[in-house]
Amino acid sequence: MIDLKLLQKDFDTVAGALARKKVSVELLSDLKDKNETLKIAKQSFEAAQADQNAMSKLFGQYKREGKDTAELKEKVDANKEKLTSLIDVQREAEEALTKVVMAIPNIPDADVPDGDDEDQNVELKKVLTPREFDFDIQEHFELGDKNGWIDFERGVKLAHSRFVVLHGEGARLERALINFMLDFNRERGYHEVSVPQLVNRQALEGTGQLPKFEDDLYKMQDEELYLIPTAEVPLTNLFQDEIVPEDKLPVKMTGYTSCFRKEAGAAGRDTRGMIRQHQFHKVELVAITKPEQSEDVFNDMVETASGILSALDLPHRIVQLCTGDLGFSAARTIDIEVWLPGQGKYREISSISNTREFQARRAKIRYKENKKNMLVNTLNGSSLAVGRTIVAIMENHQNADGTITIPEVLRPYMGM
RNA sequence: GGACAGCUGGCCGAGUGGUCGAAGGCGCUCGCCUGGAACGCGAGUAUAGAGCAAUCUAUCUAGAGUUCGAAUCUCUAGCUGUCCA
Repeated sequence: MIDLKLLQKDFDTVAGALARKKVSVELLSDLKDKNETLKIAKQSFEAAQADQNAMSKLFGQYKREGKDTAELKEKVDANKEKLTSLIDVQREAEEALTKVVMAIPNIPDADVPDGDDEDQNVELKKVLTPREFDFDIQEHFELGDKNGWIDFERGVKLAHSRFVVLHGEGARLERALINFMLDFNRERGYHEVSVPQLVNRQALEGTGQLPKFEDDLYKMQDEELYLIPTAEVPLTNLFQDEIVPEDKLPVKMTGYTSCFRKEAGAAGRDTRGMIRQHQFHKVELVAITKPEQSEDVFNDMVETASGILSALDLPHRIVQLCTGDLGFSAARTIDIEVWLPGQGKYREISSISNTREFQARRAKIRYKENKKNMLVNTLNGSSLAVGRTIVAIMENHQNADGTITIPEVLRPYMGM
């Protein structure tokens, strides 16, 4: 959530910054009006409530003194009616404001490059050089088929399209990767956490998936519970509505979960293979920091994710997202894209974001500094998407005979 | 699954429907005492929001209700304990 006080105080700055995210000035000025309306509504309600409280107190005093309360009762009843209408006005103003403000994206950092879409993202650096193949390379789905690792048909049979089944060494590779990644992160100071994979509405609002992106979430039929689209949601919301002791910051966490996405806007994209699945596995990094710590932790998260790819001997590049490609909650995002020889392209395998105070304000995550409550910064990043890592390993480490060489670091995890 | 009991500030714990944001204790902070400490003594010590401020509003697990007025009464949910299946 953007800072309404700042909007009130310095409208032009906020409007200017959000123009880069294509948020119209009209919408923001409407929001400002709504905020003022709510403020006034609150003030009149609170004044009436104060009257009510005072009269009630007096009422008690009259009773004790044995005075007649009939006249006072009339006044108090009249005020009560006023009170109920005022609370309605306030509630309406509140709803109107919430509806608008919850759908406004975060303000990008000043140094985030302008751009309309991913084509204007900026490559920061490449790590490792893609290998030269002296044979005809295959895409992962061909290799998956040949090695009996990936079973697309039965994924469809069990659920529907964009679901797969892994077999044998393929399944073990998945498990090995999860363990390897968690250990890697833990050794770099990230506390391992295991969290629920169903969460309530409040959690999703806290991190910004709701109310705007309901269409991309799987929802339970009988309960107000959703399958998580990323572990960022439960991990970040662990601290929802809490004041984190200052000396605990930064909190650095890692966790493995399945992730579930309807991929509503992705019809027709990556239909072949297991690049884009409705259910996929991901090891996540989440950090809660003081504002002045978040830059360092952000960089550490990028290095951690990149370090995993290097350890797996997978060429990749680090890309800074432009304003147009930035997610709803992010102030800045760096994507890590892994080289897929089969596609001849770099493809996203990790996305690391600093949301600054955006999620903290929504989820009410604070810390105390000099007896004042301050909003934390929240950060999240994948380290990594497991399915895409399997794809990358298969394609990059394939051999002429169609077999796949398992990276050295994974072998102990595979019992090899 | 059923029955009962409970849920109060950082923690423990008291609380007859009005004078209760809440006694008392512990802890913590500051001061006195001391060569320094312990002990002792004194003062302070919840959170959020609005306001320049005085102050006001809300919060005793959560939500709804009764009432002029709810920590206290009613209902619903959650959690914790104990007992029974």
